[in-house]
Amino acid sequence: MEQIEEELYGRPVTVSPAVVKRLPRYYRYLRELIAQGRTRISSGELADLMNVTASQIRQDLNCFGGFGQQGYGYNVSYLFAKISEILAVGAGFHAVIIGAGDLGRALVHLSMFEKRGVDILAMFDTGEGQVGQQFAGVDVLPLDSLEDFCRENQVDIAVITCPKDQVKPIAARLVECKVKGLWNYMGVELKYDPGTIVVENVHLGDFLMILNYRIASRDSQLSGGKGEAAETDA
Amino acid sequence: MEQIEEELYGRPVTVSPAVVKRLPRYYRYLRELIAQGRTRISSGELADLMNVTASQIRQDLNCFGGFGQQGYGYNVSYLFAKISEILAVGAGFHAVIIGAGDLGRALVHLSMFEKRGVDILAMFDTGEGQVGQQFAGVDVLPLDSLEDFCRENQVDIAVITCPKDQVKPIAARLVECKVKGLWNYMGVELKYDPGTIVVENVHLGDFLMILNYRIASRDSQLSGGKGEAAETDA
DNA sequence: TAGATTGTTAATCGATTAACAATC
DNA sequence: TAGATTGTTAATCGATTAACAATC
Repeated sequence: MEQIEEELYGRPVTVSPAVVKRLPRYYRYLRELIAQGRTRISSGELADLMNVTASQIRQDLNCFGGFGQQGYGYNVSYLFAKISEILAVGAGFHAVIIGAGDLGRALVHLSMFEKRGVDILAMFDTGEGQVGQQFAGVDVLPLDSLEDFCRENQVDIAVITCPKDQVKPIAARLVECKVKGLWNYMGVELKYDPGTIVVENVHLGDFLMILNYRIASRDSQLSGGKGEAAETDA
Repeated sequence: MEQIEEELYGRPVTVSPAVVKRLPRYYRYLRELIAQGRTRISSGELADLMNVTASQIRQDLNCFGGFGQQGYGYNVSYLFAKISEILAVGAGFHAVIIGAGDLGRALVHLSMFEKRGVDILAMFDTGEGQVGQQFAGVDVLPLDSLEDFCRENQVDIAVITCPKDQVKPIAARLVECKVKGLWNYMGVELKYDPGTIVVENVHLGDFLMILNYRIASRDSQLSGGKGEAAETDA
């Protein structure tokens, strides 16, 4: 049943980036199905729901082993548990947010982190106005204390929302602190060897540009649309 | 020189999604090059800078026509102007933000919109506390007045940051208002026929999951990394 | 058992890279 | 002119889809 080419500590070594990018979407749809009380689903029905092919779903899932049963389909909770495990939802990662400005505060208030099993330990800022305050129950500490804090706490992820010109030096400090992953929002492209630290650069402005582009091309086509799917599941 | 298969009002009809997704990145790098005072660049040098192949750059740009010159390379400002035009930076689109909560406020404060030529006309909210306030110089109006406002103003883009359960009804209202594009942050997957309205769903939580996944696989591999590029340029 | 649906291999499609003739 | 570098075609690679035997 499990015909993975190579495996290391239960994880397949080679999963294509295209598949990895789709995993969170499976996670969301399965969570929703559970909320609706569904216990069983076939690749065909899930495919209809998600606007993809049944083939793709079966291929994707089989990168990680056989989660289904011939003639039956997939058990929704079991599959959800497996996907959650693959996405390390139960790993109990700890995060800090660098920057207690508008963006940092917005992120700390979103339920995103706790829903995905990531615990925000603290926010860091330099500003007089911010340090000492609390947002969504999280303390804002002085940036100076970052190294001490990382020595005393296991920090896995740092979310970077500080001003652009501080991104690179702070990233360097976080690497020193042996943080495992950076989630960078600040338009600068950080690059490190993935062996050292994993970096996820999110450029919100890029999405706006793509939306602009698509509106402009729709306007100019008006209306012989090619009927492309709306979802940009990046 | 311009050997585009099909063209409509100066815009190629078929540009692959893979290419479109890369355009904002070209935009960013070219802007940076201009800031540095560069006037000229070859596909080879730009490729080194951006960690892609020169072939890819030339292929991508040629989807829109020949912007370079043999033996010389590309004129940085000319290329930037062309990319900006393709991405409709000068189109003068007008946007509104639905929801004046943490996320809406964070977005209105980011320089993202004005940098890309998009003008935020107003924010909308239902809350007593928000309506009447101003953020980054933008007024918060009552959600009830949305239809009136859209009748009196050209609204091209609506950024959706309101609570999840209100996303679908509000989206339906925006479609009625003939808004051209929705930029939805709220974890619900909106889907409309692209002829009706263009939708860009951004699921911030998905990025966190992917980061989780990559940290977890790095941890389990420790350390025979496959040397994959860090950038996730969605 | 018969029907359903997976896991998996093979075929197709699209996107990336390499190569090179055109040309500045 | 010679050197450089594009535009563009052809080759390769990867990802998606189709098909079907295995099996619940």
